[in-house]
Amino acid sequence: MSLRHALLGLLTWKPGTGYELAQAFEGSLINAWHASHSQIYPELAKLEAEGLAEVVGEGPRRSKTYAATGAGLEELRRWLMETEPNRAQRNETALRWFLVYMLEPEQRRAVLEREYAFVSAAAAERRALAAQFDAEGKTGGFRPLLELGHRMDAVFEDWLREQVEAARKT
Amino acid sequence: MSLRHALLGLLTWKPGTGYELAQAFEGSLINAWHASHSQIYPELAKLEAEGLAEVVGEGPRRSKTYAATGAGLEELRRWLMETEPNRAQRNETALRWFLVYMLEPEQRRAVLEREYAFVSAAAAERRALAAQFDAEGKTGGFRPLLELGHRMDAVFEDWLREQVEAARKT
DNA sequence: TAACGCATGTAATACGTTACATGATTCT
DNA sequence: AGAATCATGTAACGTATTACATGCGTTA
Repeated sequence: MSLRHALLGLLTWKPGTGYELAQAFEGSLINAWHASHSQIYPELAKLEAEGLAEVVGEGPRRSKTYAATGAGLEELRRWLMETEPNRAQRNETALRWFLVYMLEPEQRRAVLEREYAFVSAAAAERRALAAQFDAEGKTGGFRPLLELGHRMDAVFEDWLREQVEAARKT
Repeated sequence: MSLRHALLGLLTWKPGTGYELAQAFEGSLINAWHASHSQIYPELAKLEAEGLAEVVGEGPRRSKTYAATGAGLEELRRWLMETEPNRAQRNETALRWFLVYMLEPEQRRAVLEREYAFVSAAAAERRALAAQFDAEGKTGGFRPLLELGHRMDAVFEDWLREQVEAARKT
């Protein structure tokens, strides 16, 4: 059950509303975790009931801003340090890249080109985010993850370019 | 619903039993898709009922070997070419690498070292698989995916080594 | 004032995991 | 003969998606 730890992590970093947490899963965390609001709101209520999160402010439109409590941070750290990671993944993009070899070269080229377009757009977005990050002088914390992202983007772009080229030649 | 396309893909590549398909999800496909036998057997029955897969042999222990039919391959290709990929991921490893910045440097170093050990073991396994692949002279098809795997392994190993080093210095 | 985005919630359905259950074959 | 592994299946439970539902606040 990682949803609660994802939420606790985000709330430890910075308090936020359920709505904002849902946006984080659509944005910078899209490659790590995803959940929709219908899952998030009940889970926040549970976290509060268990004392792992608390409401630290109420805003317009009856919005509630949650933050992780001390117990919440403790639980997050316990999870990170003491539990065995579940390495099994369900990554539709990876699955498609695997299955693309079931296609004829011409079809394969078309699919790979679409993938290349997606990946290079994502890479550009990530570079923009990094630039904004640096401009704001946010040095610590998540900067290393952006660096990892850049390197993965480069690997994906190179590899897809090569595969498109190979499919063209066949 | 990607499970069925994962199964169709594997069965297009090579006919197999439910048991063998489950093993594929534990092995070479662990980074792409995962499903347990209790999900696989009913889905194979559905695929057969819909004419997308068929039983091509029966072995000992009342095992049934399935293969994709023409309609199954067609459906797989349609899915690859015409449907919009769902890019949302749920990757516990990535989530943990994100959340590790919520730890104190000393704890962080310990967690990152465990991750490094895991990744370098996975990289070694992948190299062994590639060597075996090459020895058997399997040139086409999935060889490019192994190459992508090698490059990602290298990125992960380098990055984790750097992060361990950084956590040590802090 | 109408449209849009913010913000929260519940219900029905689909998908996935864990536990239960059984039996055949192979290896020691 | 007993243990391990192969092989298949179902049931109960937990998690995730999609659809339904409501209302506030801002901006054109």
